[in-house]
Amino acid sequence: MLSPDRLFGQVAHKLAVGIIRGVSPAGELLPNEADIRSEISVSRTAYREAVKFLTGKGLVEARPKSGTRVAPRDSWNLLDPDVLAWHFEADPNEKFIRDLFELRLFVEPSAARLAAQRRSGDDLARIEAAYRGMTVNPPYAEPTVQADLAFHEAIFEATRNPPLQCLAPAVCATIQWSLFLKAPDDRFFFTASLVDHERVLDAISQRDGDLAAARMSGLVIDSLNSTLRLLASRAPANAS
Amino acid sequence: MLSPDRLFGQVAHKLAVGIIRGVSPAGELLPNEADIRSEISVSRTAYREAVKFLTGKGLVEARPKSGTRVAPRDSWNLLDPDVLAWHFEADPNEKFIRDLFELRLFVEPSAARLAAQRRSGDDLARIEAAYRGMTVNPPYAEPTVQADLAFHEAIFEATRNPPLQCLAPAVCATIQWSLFLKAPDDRFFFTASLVDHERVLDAISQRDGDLAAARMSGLVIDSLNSTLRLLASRAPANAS
DNA sequence: TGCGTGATTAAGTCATACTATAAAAGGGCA
DNA sequence: TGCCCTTTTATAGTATGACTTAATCACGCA
Repeated sequence: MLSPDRLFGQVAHKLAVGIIRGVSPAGELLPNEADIRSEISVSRTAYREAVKFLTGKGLVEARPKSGTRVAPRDSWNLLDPDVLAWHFEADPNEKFIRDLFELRLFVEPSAARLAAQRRSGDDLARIEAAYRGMTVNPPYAEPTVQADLAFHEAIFEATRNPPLQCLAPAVCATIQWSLFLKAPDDRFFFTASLVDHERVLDAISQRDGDLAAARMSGLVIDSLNSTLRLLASRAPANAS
Repeated sequence: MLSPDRLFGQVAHKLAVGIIRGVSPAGELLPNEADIRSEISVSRTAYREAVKFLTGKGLVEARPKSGTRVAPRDSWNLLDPDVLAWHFEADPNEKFIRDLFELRLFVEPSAARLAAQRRSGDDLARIEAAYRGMTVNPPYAEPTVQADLAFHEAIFEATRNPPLQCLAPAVCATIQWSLFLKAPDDRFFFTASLVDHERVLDAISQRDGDLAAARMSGLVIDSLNSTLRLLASRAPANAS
């Protein structure tokens, strides 16, 4: 992820959150260089490096004379870990969460299938260790969340498919978000989720690809439902 | 994509290709700033902006004193359009193509299903126009390739799921690569592919999600098989 | 032998000057 | 009057040199 201590990183962060929030007008222009710099009083170098960093993620595009523009949203790298983190911070809207869950639902079962077919002993050990990490720590505590993320990430690693593994950050971000929303006293869901995880682990351990995929589907759907329930209880109405 | 004319872009391109080729040692260090700059005689500014650009894509990570390192491969943004393009140029190995096709096989049928369910009239018109573009131009000609890419991209757009749409570049890159490999006289496959596309279009037009998914699966599998055949005929042996 | 401290070195930051480019304004020609 | 070409001008791009910050390593002290 991004080193948060470097100055250019702070500038990039600030700009990015603004862009994602839609402060800088949605599809087009961006306040000019000098103005922004004077606002946050930072050298030109730092500002420009921040812009280049964001350019690399597709958030902005700069052209001489015409200025630095906010790129159209569909050229943003929404699967980039930093971009996802910035979204968390800026714009936690329900549609985005649903979209991410939809993606999970397409990808993660297939990933689990591959993991079941291709896993090494080490892979299995890592997945199992993560699962145990979820059981020995209190529900929704930080180590538990980390173990949950590690569980899913380890499955992606076991697929031995690097491009596919690039989706792991998106999945993890989704999980992190949904866990963050949950009330810490939602014990019922936690237990159910634990069972879901154990069943996936079991299928992968048996090298049963189809079973792993099916169980992972179940896990994702359960997680989606409970997250939607929480969202509904927070901000009622306008359910599509 | 990346403006290729700017100096920092050229530097970034050069560095990236080297990194992907594995010239700069795989997991760790990278020649220091001054050395590289003297080699290609470019100002510090341009070099540093190039590095920041690559940092945004996860290819490198720089820390004071310890130097700028090539990031471990699993933090690379392999789904980024630029990174994919650089891979084409640097390292067209079979494993990577297979991995990308695998990803397509997981994602594109689901995308086709959503597209069938959610498409607007405009969406359908765009997909249909792209299909016609494939029929009226000569096989494997540039306009035909562009139409093919537009076909798949339009389907992703019709899903109305931005994170999912981020996978479109990866799919397009895969297609572009496989079409590039094909001998221009491979008429048989082209006709078959055209039929596959037409069937997908038809299913989406009917709003039949399951059918669209199934037919898209068929399309991807056909494309994969023909691509693997070509790869085998080019560089025999070591098939896993 | 072990640990803290300072020297070393590479990246990070700043300030300033100059260049290149593209968009818009202005002037000349048909 | 209308169009094209040139000039202006604003903005990002590039260059350079000085200075700051922060890891790493080695030295020296306990």
